[in-house]
Amino acid sequence: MNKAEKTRQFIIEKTAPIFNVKGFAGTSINDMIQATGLTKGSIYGNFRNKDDVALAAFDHNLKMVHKVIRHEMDSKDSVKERLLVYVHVYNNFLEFPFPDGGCPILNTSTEADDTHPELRQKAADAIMQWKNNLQALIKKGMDNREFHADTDPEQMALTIIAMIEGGIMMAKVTGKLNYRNAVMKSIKKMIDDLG
Amino acid sequence: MNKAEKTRQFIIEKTAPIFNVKGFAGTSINDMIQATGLTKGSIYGNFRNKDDVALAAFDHNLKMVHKVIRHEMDSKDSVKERLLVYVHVYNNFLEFPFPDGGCPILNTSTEADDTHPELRQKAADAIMQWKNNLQALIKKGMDNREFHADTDPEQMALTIIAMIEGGIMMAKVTGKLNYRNAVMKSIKKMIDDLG
DNA sequence: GTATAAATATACCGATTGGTATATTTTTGT
DNA sequence: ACAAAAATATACCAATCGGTATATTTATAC
Repeated sequence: MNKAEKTRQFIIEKTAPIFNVKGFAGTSINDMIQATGLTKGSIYGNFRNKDDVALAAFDHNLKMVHKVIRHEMDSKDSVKERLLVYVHVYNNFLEFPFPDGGCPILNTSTEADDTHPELRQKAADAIMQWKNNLQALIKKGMDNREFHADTDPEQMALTIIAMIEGGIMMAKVTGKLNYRNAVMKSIKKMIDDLG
Repeated sequence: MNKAEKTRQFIIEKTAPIFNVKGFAGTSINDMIQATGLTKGSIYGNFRNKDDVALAAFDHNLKMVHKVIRHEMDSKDSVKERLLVYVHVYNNFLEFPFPDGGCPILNTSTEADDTHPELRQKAADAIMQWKNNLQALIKKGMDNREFHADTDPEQMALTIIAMIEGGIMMAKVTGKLNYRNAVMKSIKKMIDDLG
């Protein structure tokens, strides 16, 4: 890894929280200069433009989320226990190394529009990948007789994701953590009822 | 209603969709000038600043949503049918006069941060009010024996809202309407299981 | 140690930003 | 119809915006 690659990674790590808190439109190059202590020349020497930084920042934030979930799931044997990782992690959100500003998928999904098609596509891909992973996991639970055979894995996966994202949103804006916990409780019930 | 009040209302109606699509930071005064065909002098003659317009625009967008839901609920007798209005409305989102850009609560909740405390508070209040209304409705269904007595009305209300908002978010960014429909199906099942 | 390439800093650019001051037009009340 | 107030348009402001050009420093290869 040469010097520029190190600087590029440094810029990504320092700006990713800003982008996640303030959004793309609300994050200026000057914000990035302040966050990194570098100059415009350095930033533009490593990235084509602001969009380029934002895309890399999103990837970084998403990787942080994935790392948390994967770490918690890796020690679990049953599919049910793996699904319940979401309940545990989001009930104790502050204890895990999540990105500042909350869920990057949620933040980017609602901000990105036709002016930033690549950023929007990244958020969409993230959701679809998440749905596919959850769906496969639930199907595995059904295949190995852990879950009832009358579950629609895709519907369940989509519903879990919607509940998680909706719960995060409500808790974030109202400051009432119990709102998210109430939704997590419903997710737990849904998972328990799978089998 | 005098001339300024009419102009003020006109500005709100024309800018509300822009704010809901582009967000606060992404909406410039120039956007508002173009949307209204008026000039800065006219806008600043009616509003203190950009925040003031955004607050009024949010109120307008929220009123649009409330109008749709209230209109559909008013013809319903049972609590269950009233709850199922959400399923019906959000399954046929495009047939109802919702604001451009989707759900104002969702959009504002994820964008508003410490730099716009009033806007954030409006979104938070909207969620809490929605939760309280749903909770009261569910409790009413329990009181009149329509629903089981073992339901937690607050948890159910929060869960329904989370699912709706999460479903809207996913459908919006991925363009896959069936994602939202799948979540609505889960809401329907949840409501059906209430009694 | 040195020359060159790579990396980063600084200066500059035109455009846009939100807001204010002043000018002009429209409305209102008599 | 007219004067005054209200409403809106136009001109102006300093600051910021994202990006580019040029200068300087640092890293790399020999």
